[in-house]
Amino acid sequence: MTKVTKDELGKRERNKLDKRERIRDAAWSLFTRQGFEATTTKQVAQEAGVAKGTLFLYAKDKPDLLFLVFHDRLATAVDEGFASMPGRAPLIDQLMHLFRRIFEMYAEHPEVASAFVSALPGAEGPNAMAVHGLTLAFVTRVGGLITEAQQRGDVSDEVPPQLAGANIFALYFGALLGWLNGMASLEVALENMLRPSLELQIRGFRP
Amino acid sequence: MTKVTKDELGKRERNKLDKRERIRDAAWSLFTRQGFEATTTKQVAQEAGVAKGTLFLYAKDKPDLLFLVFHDRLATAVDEGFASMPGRAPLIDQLMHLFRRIFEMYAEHPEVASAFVSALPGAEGPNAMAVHGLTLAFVTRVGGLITEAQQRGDVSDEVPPQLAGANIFALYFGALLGWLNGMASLEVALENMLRPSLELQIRGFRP
DNA sequence: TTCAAAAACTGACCACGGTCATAATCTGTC
DNA sequence: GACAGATTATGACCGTGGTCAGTTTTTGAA
Repeated sequence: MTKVTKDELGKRERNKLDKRERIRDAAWSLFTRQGFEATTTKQVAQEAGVAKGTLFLYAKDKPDLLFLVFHDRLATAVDEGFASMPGRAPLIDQLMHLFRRIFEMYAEHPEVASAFVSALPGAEGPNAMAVHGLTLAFVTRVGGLITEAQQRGDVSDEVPPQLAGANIFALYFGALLGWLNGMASLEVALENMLRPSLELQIRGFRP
Repeated sequence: MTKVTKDELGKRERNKLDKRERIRDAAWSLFTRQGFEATTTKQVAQEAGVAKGTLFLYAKDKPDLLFLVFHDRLATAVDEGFASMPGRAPLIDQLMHLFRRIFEMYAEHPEVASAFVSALPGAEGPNAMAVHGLTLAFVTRVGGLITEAQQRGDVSDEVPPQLAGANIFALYFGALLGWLNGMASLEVALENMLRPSLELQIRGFRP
């Protein structure tokens, strides 16, 4: 069984991937230039060089285009955040490092980010599912940080790592919503909202 | 300066209140019968006995109708929850009592509730603002519970009550989203998701 | 190469949410 | 009661998101 690389695919699969990319890039370009609401699906189709109906073969609806464009950006931010994370720093510093990287990604285009985050609850469609998968993996990885902290002796063994990961995610998501809708500055959101919130949660992790 | 009761109002104000109620009731009736998506604004207008344009004098857009119908229901659930709350019970029991009352309210019509909660982030319009006000008041009252627990000696004085209230709200909101979209049972959502989450947060409140 | 079945694409079409110029109604004043 | 000004109500109208019957492209088998 040989590894399948991009140019070994059949014409069908290659065309699909190409179109997917073109749609993603067209959507991103228009959303950042005009905003999400002001962009019509017709425009996205035109800029991507496909018919309007084709758009909805690659995204269930207009919000699903947001998930298409943010999936890779989010995945990259998360991966970079974990990759550059200090291994032996206190848990709060690790978390803040991670979330700072993610917040910075959103801060590049706050209006589009706000539309994305607001559309997340209850979203359906293939790209929404992909983002949901990212989220689950993320919560699991945060849970892994808790486990590591337990091995270091920084966190009590009584704390269930996955539950702790889920709580931390809920607090992060709350801070994210508050930030993007209230439009505070990045630093204020991180240091005055998210950090105290996480610190109060982590108090309960102490052995 | 006499207290202004309903029938002392001018004809204008009375008509406005009447229409508002008719719109609220028509929307609620249709949403519960057909679901939010399946209900058209035209139907709501007809059932309320107003023109379609009039609808949008009382709600900024279709989601804002959800906020119109849920505002009173939510306020009632919250008030009842606080009113019937055991005064000297442990904090976790007080919170669970409160949230149980709220979850039960949502459980009466889970589909409509799901649309409501999903529409909350980033919502605009007069009714959305009213619900937002409810939320702020709610967080403050939860903060008050923390203060009371501190006076009882159950919670450390180092815990900022308002921050604690905000954290608890974020965890509640996360559990609510997970419940309404994952469609677990009410009991599972309350006992297996929300309670452990709150308990893990409250660990950090101990003196 | 040929062909038939499957998969992907298309754009005319439609129902809906939301707007706005106009009409109707209310209010306080004389 | 009569009026002017202010507020509220109306529904024809419009642009949009989303659909789907019909068309084109790809595939693998013969």
